Amino acid sequence: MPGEELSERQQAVLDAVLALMVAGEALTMNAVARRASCSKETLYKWFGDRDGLLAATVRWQASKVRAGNFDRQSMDAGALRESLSRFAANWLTVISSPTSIALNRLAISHAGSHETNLGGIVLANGRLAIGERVKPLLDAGREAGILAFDDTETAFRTFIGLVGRDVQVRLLLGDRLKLSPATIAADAGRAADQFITLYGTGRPAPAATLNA
Amino acid sequence: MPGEELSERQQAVLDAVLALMVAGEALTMNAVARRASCSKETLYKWFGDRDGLLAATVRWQASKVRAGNFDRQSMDAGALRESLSRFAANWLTVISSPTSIALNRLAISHAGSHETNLGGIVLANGRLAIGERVKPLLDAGREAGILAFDDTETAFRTFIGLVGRDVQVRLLLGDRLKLSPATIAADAGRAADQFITLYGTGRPAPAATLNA
DNA sequence: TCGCTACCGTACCGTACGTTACGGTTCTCG
DNA sequence: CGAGAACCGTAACGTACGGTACGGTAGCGA
Repeated sequence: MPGEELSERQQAVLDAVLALMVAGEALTMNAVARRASCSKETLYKWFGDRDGLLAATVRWQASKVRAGNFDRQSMDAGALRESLSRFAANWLTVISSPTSIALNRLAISHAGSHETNLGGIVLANGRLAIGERVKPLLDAGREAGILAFDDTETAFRTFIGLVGRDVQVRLLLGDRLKLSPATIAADAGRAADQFITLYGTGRPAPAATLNA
Repeated sequence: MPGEELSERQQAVLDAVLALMVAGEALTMNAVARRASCSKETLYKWFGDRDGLLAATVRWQASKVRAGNFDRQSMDAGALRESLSRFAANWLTVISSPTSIALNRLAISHAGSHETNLGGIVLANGRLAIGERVKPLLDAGREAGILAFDDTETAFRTFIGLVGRDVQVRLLLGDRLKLSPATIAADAGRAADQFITLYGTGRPAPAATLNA
């Protein structure tokens, strides 16, 4: 299963599954076949069974999200804040997207009961993947003397908390939370400032920015 | 439906549903009837249909969680930190409990599709309820000159983020996250210290405490 | 004791859906 | 052009499960 290449047609089928998920419609094999204009026999031939189809869909979406690492450019306080803010805004945009919400709902509803652990895939490609990209940034900040912390993981988790707060859970539970680009940008900047206040070695950001 | 009193027997039935949820077994009407030693006919008579049963279960669990408000005692910096830390530890204990995880998974899997909004009930009794208890504490701290912020809601959400980080989502996705009482106590204290560093008016907590 | 109510246990019904089977069409390759 | 593969559309099968019906029993008031 892993390492398999997906043909264009197969990718189109998985996109159809994603479309169904986002639309909130039931993920039956009939619905997928109809939406993708393919036969059920083909679905079973390509993906084995329903769980295989859903797992392939989750992996397919995960493979599409890969986005830019930070460029280890000049590491001063301003660049650090900018990079943190950009990561935060990017992550907030992702977790508030209908696709991410639908995918996480699916993975959570399968967690525990099913043996095909969609939750593990989502965790590996969401939470862990962003960690692997942010932690080098934090380490670079520490090496540059801008940040001070003992454990990178702990610092990263604090950052995640400041950025996301309870947004993801509320969205998953159906809370009508409006995250406009402006709101996201403001929250990202606030989180970056708060993080630097907690872990920075220089003077903290002005209070006016914090208490907005 | 709301305002109805539950008989002892009915409460026992709902506890049986909770037991099934926590055990990860399927929530079929047959399974509930068997576990609760009652007839399906009775289930339908009492709760209308399956959604009514699940909604009653969520409400029943929510009614059991109500826990102590803070006592507006002497409001100095130490007492504030202690109260914040206690709230944080309490909340972490709740969201990491098997019952809470199972309940949130159920509510999330129903969000969007079903019209019986379990997510709304969970939100109202979880996220919003703790907010209504913590915010007066924050306001008291501000009135006492210990804290400084413009918007209580924003400050509260920062606190929530510092306490929970991504713990809840990871647990919902099936991450094997071990939250021992010692870990919870440490995380609660760290979150309280960080919050006071961000929003306190006095000198920040020593760096050694922050970077643990 | 008679009737009534509430409830248990079980059998039953209808539907939804995962899965399989099959006929028909298009494409590829020799 | 002929054979086979790949695939579409649809029909069919089996089961799981929500919901209903019904017989049997215990308690209770008259």
